[in-house]
Amino acid sequence: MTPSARRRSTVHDVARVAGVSRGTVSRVLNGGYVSDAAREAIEDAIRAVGYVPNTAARNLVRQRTQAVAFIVHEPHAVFLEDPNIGAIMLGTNQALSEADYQMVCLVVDSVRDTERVARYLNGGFVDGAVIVSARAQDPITTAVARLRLPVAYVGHPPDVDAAWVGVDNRGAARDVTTRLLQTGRTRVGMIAAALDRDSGTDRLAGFTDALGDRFDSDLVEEVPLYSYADGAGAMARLLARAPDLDGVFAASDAVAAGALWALREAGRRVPEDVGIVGFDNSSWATRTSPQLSTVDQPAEGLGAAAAASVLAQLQGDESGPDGIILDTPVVWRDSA
Amino acid sequence: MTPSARRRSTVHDVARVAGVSRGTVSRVLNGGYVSDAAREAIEDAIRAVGYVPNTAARNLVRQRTQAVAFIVHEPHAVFLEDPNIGAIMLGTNQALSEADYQMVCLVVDSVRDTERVARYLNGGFVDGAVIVSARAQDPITTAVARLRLPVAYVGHPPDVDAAWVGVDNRGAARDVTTRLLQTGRTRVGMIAAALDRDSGTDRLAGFTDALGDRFDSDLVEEVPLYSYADGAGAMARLLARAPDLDGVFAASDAVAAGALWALREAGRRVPEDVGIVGFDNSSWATRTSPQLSTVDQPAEGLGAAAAASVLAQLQGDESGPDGIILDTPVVWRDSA
DNA sequence: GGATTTTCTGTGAACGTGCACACATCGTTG
DNA sequence: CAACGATGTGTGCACGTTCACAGAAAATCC
Repeated sequence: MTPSARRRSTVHDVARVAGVSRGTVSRVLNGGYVSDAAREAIEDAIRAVGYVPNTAARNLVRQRTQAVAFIVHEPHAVFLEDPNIGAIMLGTNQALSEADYQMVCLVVDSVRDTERVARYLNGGFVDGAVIVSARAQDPITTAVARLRLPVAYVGHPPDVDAAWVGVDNRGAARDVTTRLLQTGRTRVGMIAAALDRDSGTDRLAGFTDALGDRFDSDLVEEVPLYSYADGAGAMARLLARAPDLDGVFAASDAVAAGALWALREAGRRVPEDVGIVGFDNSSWATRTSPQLSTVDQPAEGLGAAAAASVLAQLQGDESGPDGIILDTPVVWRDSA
Repeated sequence: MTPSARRRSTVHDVARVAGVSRGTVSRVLNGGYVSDAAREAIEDAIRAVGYVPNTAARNLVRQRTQAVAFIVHEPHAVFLEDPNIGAIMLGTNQALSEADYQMVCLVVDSVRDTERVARYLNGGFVDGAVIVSARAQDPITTAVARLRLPVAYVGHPPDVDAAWVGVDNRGAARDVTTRLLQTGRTRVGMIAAALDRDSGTDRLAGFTDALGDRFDSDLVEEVPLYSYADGAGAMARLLARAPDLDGVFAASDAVAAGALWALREAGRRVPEDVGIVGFDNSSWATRTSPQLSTVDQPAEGLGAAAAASVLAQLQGDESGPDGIILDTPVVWRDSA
């Protein structure tokens, strides 16, 4: 009953107890010819000594870890607010899980983190990576490229050529804006956000497409983040500048929720006075009143597709397409 | 210019190029006596061959990984909705980052995940773990205990004795309910949630404490999750059962936000007709109108404290207290 | 009944690193 | 000048596993 067991037990211990050699123990674990008698003795011995394989040693010789990194590189506030990231992560986790891979999520929140994560990737802890919202000149991107680590980006790829999955932000933005116009709105504005990223610029471009020659730059307000607070502030400024506004396309549901609050503060009724549409179909969309009309961005699907791409590369399948675009149906609810 | 480099370069390559032995290369990396000439030659060689230490090999011999797991075990919906988890995670990440440890987040979303994560921990990928919302009979808890892995739980500890950090849920619930009563409310109810967990039961106990002999079990509605949807449903049922209700303590801000929606649907004004308080002081609290009075749960602080505890254990410091309780000031806003 | 295949097992060599040890060279000291 | 400490370097072993190989025993075939 002495619970000593200072040292972890190894294959050697199992072999000694079972009265066989290391090789045979390895074979019962990894497959190969082994007699029933030996197998039974070894399985008993494994239980007896409480043996668990040391994965570091296994990885060292196998040159793979059965783990894939999920790297998220977002400013503090967005990470906490944006339910999309969590959904993408769960999608990735589930897809990897089914292939018996371990997802390892790494958060980059400072320059220090960036360098440490790059080191981590270099260190051979993972076989591949799914990267959300990468920056182009990132040490992480560099490390990934140099190591030729199988990778899939969620969102537009940076300069390096690599697999990626995304949605047609521009087309979806055009569609949803068009439907807003078709309901009779004549003064339609936009709250554009995150213009330092392709998703931000593409959504703005889609809005511009839809308006055509009716486009009025006075009706566009730009903010840095896909956040509730930025949405609320932008809406207030937009109303001050264009009181006759009767429609708004918000670059994300969080932004739309903030805008909704600002509209109510200003005494406007939604959708009677002003129609508003969002983007993402995140949990925000059904939590506001009225509920948001929005673009359904299949966040979990994005995560799963990225994982599938990495897994395919790990299988040595180079044939897959570089870019995968998922569908984004418009969900029509009450806000417009 | 041939970008071949099929194989990763090792210390041997560096040593060969620099014209020294492996040992000397190891010394310039890990410290020790080495001449200026040799150091310079080796540093040049490292750059020339693009050498990066193989961490798996290093871990194998050093028996540590400089990484700590952050394990989150939550049902799908809560994970996406609850900003607390993200905040705890960022707190942990920051504290570990400062000590040059890599945080590795593992998500448990299915039984399959549970077993794989237990294997991962067994495999020696990490030196310790911070665990959020563990279940008592969990294979993960078992694995952690058997491995004697340095660990800190966020929230009440399970049966095993181990370090943990948390808040005084009962005391805070009592405080916030008391202040609700002091503003003249006479029919105060509660939406209790997550009674399968200590945080859930403790908050209910605090509420009961505060009411004393004024407690009326008709005014308590129980729901499974700390979620917006559960809050909205519970509020509707509570109103149907007790139309004269004039105060509500919701077990979390998300629940309170849902309840707020249901109150508005029912035509009640907040705080005039009904006062409501939440718990967490998460981003929900400032996003509703009116903004929520609530208990400030220092989520990032919890994550940081848990990380600090694990780091202390890694330093061999066994003296730290088993349980750490952080302060939870009441934040008074407009909803009550 | 010998040749061949199938089944089973043990041994040695990796994987890439860190560390203890031995050894060599210097300058200093008594 | 012998003895010593400080500085610099190379070699062997260990970490715990997998895998290739060789060889033994059993089963199958012509």
